[in-house]
Amino acid sequence: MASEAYNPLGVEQPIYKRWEASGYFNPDKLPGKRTMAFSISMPPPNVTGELHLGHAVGVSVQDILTRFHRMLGEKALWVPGTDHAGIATQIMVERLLQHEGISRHEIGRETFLKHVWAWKQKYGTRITDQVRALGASCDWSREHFTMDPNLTAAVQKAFIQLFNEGLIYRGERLIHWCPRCQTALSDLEVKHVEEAGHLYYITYGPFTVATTRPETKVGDTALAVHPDDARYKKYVGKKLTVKTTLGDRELLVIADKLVDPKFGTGVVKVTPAHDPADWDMGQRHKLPVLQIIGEDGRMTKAAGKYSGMLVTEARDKIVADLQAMGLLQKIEPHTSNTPRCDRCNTVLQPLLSKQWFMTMKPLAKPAIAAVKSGKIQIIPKRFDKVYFHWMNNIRDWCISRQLWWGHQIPVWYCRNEAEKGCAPLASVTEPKKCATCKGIHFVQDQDTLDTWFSSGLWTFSTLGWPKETKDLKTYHPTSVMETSWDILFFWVARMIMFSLKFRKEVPFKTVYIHGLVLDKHGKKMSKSKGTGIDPLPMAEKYGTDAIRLSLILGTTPGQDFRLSEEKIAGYRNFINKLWNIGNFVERQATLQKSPPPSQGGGAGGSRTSLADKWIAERTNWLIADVTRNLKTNKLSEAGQALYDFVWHELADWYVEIQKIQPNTALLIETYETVLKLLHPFAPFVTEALWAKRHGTEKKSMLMIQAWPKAKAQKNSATREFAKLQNLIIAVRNIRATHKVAPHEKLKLSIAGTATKTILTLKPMVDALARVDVKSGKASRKPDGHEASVNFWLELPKVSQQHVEKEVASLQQYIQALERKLANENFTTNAPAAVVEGERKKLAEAKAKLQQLMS
RNA sequence: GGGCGGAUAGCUCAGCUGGUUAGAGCACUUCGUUUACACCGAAGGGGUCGAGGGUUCGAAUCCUUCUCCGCCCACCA
Repeated sequence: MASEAYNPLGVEQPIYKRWEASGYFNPDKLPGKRTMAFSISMPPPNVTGELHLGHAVGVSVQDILTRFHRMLGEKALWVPGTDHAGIATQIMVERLLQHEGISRHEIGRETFLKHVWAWKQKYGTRITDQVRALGASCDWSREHFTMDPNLTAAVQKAFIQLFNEGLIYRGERLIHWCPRCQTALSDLEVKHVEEAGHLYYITYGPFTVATTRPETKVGDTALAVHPDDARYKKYVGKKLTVKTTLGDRELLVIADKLVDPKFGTGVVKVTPAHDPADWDMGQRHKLPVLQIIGEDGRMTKAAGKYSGMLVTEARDKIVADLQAMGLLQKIEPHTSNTPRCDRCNTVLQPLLSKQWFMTMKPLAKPAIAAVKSGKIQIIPKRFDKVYFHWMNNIRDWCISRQLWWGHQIPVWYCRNEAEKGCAPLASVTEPKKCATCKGIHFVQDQDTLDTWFSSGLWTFSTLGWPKETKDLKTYHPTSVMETSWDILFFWVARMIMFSLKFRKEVPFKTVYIHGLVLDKHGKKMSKSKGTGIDPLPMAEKYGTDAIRLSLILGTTPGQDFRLSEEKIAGYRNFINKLWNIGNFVERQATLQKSPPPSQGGGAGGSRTSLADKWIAERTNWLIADVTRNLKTNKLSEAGQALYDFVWHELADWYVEIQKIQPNTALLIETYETVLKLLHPFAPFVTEALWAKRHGTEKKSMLMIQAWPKAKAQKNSATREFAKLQNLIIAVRNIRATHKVAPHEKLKLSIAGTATKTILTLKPMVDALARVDVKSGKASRKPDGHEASVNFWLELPKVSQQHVEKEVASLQQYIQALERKLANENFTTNAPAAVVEGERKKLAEAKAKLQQLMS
């Protein structure tokens, strides 16, 4: 009777419910005495939409590790949560409202935030449901959201401390400004995109200046040359009057090493308000700053007749004006890096703005040391270099955002600030009295913090900080941080700095970096581009276990990989294989309980054969291998070993042997060990199969079973058994090439040192190779030699006839080819490649014939 | 401009600190329904491990140069 294939639908959800109801996701409720703690902080997914396969990789890795350590008998804690994701979420909600023709400015901050909270409610749940569907065994009783009251308290505490220590300061600087998002951004939120543009050569008094942004010309306050440039030395320090499209203007000529004499003409126009490099020069030479582009991306009043125009419009107009005035010499094509908003892709404007910054160098120093000393280990190691490079060149972090969605900056300004220059105060609530003017009226800073500020506290804020909770003591530093390399700086680096600052300890001991899941074309999956794949439909089709295996097996940490549906289907097949082994085992178990007469007394035969010793050795080896690899975070190799064992040893050999020489007790033992070892990888199917053996009682669930232990052993049976396997394979090979009917039993004679071993398993060899094996040499030379044994097969007459037939047809084929090649017409006129091909065919045919004749 | 990664069977990729005939899955060829499984079984074909040079008894693995892809960082107007 045929068994049904494994159908994950309807199996997975009830199992997840059982796990969750058991309370075992919470380490406090795990049975047994547990001393060692193992903890993972889940990188909180943004509440901006849906989970994609990239998240699924992370969840799979973390779940494998958590389940493994739980079964090892540790207090395994995996803390889940979601991230408010400031700017990303605000954009989504703005777009949503835009469809209804509403702008956030119309409805005001309070109402807008209500909309965002509603969004968060909807998508936050959706995402946690998706995490559940992936089988994540995280402790939902400890779930957090970055804007929960206690996490907000942590943010405020951290900010105020840094503020009071002088590490957070307010400054007017050139920052990246997104005209669409209407906010400042940090350096990391800028993507430099190489774009084709033009290089404009403009007459500037006695000079010619090359620029890519002629529109900033009206904001120029100086001209710069290299100090050693002989061509221009005489002008340095002089004020020149130059003709511009806004009339004559006086510009100072400065000398600065930043100028590359080889680029363009070696003269640079300096626009301190709208170019980072020019800003630095402006600071060095105390140049006036003329802001000619506003926060809305349009030209300001200072831009005279261009005021109100978009930057691109102003560029065209100024170029036209320059041309009309005869000041434009030439335009060359030129590619340069355009800064664009990481979130909305709008072209950014470098802008002078008053923002809050965090001093990073003092925080970076211990963070560098932590990785250098090995207190934090990054997997793969090569990311150390990237980390160090960024940390060593770290710049101050612009942490204020002109957004509504996020943690409002806990800074208060005295009403008299403008008149009396009162210093701002950092406080959760409105301060009682101004330190400078003793005034009592304050207004809170309207800006919010960069979303990564709160994420930076994540490992300890979710465990209760700033309170010294028991969780914090037990589970911090966490064991592993699992993430992808694209947020190494955004997040991982900042967590390390914050944890060392506020906790004086590292936030995690290991950073496990997974690769990005790429689409079919090898491109990064992206939610905003719509190339993200929703794992759920895939999981419904193939099962969550198959998805998880396809994301882990055959991948390497830090290495991006493509995912195809075929790969998922392949692992679905594997899961089904396991399912069917389960069917077989259950059947054998039933037979053992009530052995049918035909089976004699041997149905559950307990005699230990070489095959039994072999599978026991292999299982023991597997336990050791999987355990070692999981402990060293080599998930792919652990999983691969399991895959190979289950399919190619347990199923292909041991299960087949059971049909001849059963040892049901050992079969069950092996099978159950496999279920345990495979459980972290494929939790659903293994739990379902386990339930068939042990019921659905909470206490007997697979997820809390003890991890198998390996014993020290010699692999003697494995080596002996290999001889037998090789013999069987060799015989099958000969049968196949001689086209012996599958059912036809052949006589097999063997001789050699392994003969004895093989004969002890005579019934097995007979059945698996379809032969009648006996010891004894034949007079002719052996048909083959395999691992210390010569063997002779007596091929039946039919197959001899078959060979004769084949020989005859081959001979005809060879004759035909030879005739063709003897034909001069063919060899001279046909393409050389074709002739060559025919020659090759002939050689092959001859070789085959020779093989058959011998 | 600096740095990183990839290049292994037709395709997608494993291959740990150098060690016997370089692996897997899919695809392909032939055969097959016997006490689980056709989401299956058996047997097989297919690779000068990107190219050159070097170290070594021995290199896919270590060193070096080069080529082609991909990525990250960076104030070249």
